[in-house]
Amino acid sequence: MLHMRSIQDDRTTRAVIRDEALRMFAERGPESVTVRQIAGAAGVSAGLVVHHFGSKDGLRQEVDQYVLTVFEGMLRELTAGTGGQPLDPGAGAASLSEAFARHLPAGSPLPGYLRRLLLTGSDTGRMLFRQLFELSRRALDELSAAGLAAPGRDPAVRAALLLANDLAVFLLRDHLADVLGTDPLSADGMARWAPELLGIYAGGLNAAAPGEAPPRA
Amino acid sequence: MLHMRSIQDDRTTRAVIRDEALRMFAERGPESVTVRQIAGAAGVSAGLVVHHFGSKDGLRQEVDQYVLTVFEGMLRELTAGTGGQPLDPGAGAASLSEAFARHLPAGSPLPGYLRRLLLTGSDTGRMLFRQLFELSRRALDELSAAGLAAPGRDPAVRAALLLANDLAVFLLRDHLADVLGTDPLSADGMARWAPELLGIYAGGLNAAAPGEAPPRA
DNA sequence: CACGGCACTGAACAATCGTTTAGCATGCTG
DNA sequence: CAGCATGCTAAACGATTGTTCAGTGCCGTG
Repeated sequence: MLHMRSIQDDRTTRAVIRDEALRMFAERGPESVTVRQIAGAAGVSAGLVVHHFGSKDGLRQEVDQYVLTVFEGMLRELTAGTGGQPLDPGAGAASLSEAFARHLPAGSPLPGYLRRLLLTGSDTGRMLFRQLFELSRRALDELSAAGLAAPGRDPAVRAALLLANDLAVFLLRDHLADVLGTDPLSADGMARWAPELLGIYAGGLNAAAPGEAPPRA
Repeated sequence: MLHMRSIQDDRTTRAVIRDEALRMFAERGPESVTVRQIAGAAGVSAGLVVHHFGSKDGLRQEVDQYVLTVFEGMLRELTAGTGGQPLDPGAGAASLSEAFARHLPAGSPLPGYLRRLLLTGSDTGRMLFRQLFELSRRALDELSAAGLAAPGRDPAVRAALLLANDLAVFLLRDHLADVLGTDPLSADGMARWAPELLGIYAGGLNAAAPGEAPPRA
C-alpha cells in the first residue's frame, strides 16, 4: 500500500499477472481460464493471484479497468488529433480500426478483449459502447457542420450505423482475415478496406462506375 | 414424472433438453451453463442429459448442428425468394437482419446463439461466415450484373464489407437498442435503420447535398 | 405371462474449481 | 537488534463440475 504503481514502474509481478490474465481472457474468455493457468503463465503460484487481486473476479475487474484506461487514452489522442481540421467522411467511423492498427503492437490482446467486452452484455461494455456512440455523434456533427456529410433524416441512427460499420471490422476481424487473406487491422488490410469503404461513403455503391447512370436517392 | 412439460407439448424430452440448452447457451455461453442447470430447466435429471447426448460437449455440438440447420433453412428461403428479380441495393446485405425479423419469433434465442457462434472462433463459426461471405459475393455479382451496384476495385473486399455491415446490426443488437431506444431487429427498428443504410448505399453520406467534391477515394 | 429394451432417477465418482491457511524469506523501520 | 509488514509458496479446503453406475418403472413384443 506504500507505493502507487506508476506507469514507468509497470512490470511488477502484479502487472505481469494482470497482463497474462488480459491475454488469456481475450483469447479464451474469463470463464475458460483458471486462476492456476494465469498463475502458471505469470510464473507465480495460484495463491499469489488471489493475494494481489482478492479474487478471480477482482482480477477480471482490474483487467477491465486497465483495458478501458488504455483504450480511453487512445481515444483521447484520436479526438485531439482531429480537433481542428475537417475530417474525412467516415473518419469518425473508420478511424477506430485505424487507431488500433497505429497504436497497438501486432499481436496485442487489447482488440480481442474489447471485442469480448462489447459482446458479453456487461455494464462495462455498455458504458464503452455509449461512449463510442457519443463520439460517433460528435464526429458526424462535425462532418455535417463542415458540409462533408449530410446528417440524414435520423442523425442518431446514422451515427450508430457508422459506428456499427466500423466496429464490425474488428468484431469480425478473424473471419475477414480468413476470407480475404489479409488481416483488416494490418496496414495491408486497411489499404484494401479503406478505399472501398470511403468510396461507398463518398458516392454509394454505384460511385465507382462513373459512366453508369447514378441511382436515384 | 413427465408433468414438468405443458400439457400440449409434443416435443420429445430430448428436444426439450436441446431447446433449453440452446436458450441457455445463447444467453450465458456454454462454459457458464452447467449440465445440472440445463437438466433443471428441462425438468429432468442431469444423468438423462448425458444419456441422450453422450456428454455436455455432445449436446453443444447437437445444438450447433440444429441452429445451423434452422439458419440454413432461412437462408435457402431468402435466396430462393429473390432469385428471379433484381434486388434493392444492399439487399444482399440488409436482408439478413430482415430475414431474422421476419422468420423468428420475438424472443428467439437463435440470433444470440449465432452471434456467439461467429465470435468464439470455432470451426462451425468459420464455416458459417464463409457461407455468408459466398452469399454476399453472389448477391454483389447479381447487383453488379443488373447495373445496380459497381463491383468496386476489389469485389471480395466490397462483398465482405457489405456482409460485415449487415452482421454488425445483430452483433451489436443490444447496444444499438440501448442507444437508439429501438431494437434494430424489430419492425420499428428496421424502419429507422433501413432508409439510412439504403440512402448511404445509394448515394453516399452526402446524398442529400450533391455537387460537393468527394474526398479521396 | 415373461422378458428385453428404453427413458429415467438418485447417488456416487474423480477431477477441478476458487479460495483459505500456515509458513518462509526478505527488507524496512524504530 | 527486535518487530513486523510484504511478497510469495505449498498444501489443503469445501464446493461444484462432468460423468458413471446401479437400479426402477414402463411398454411393446415373442
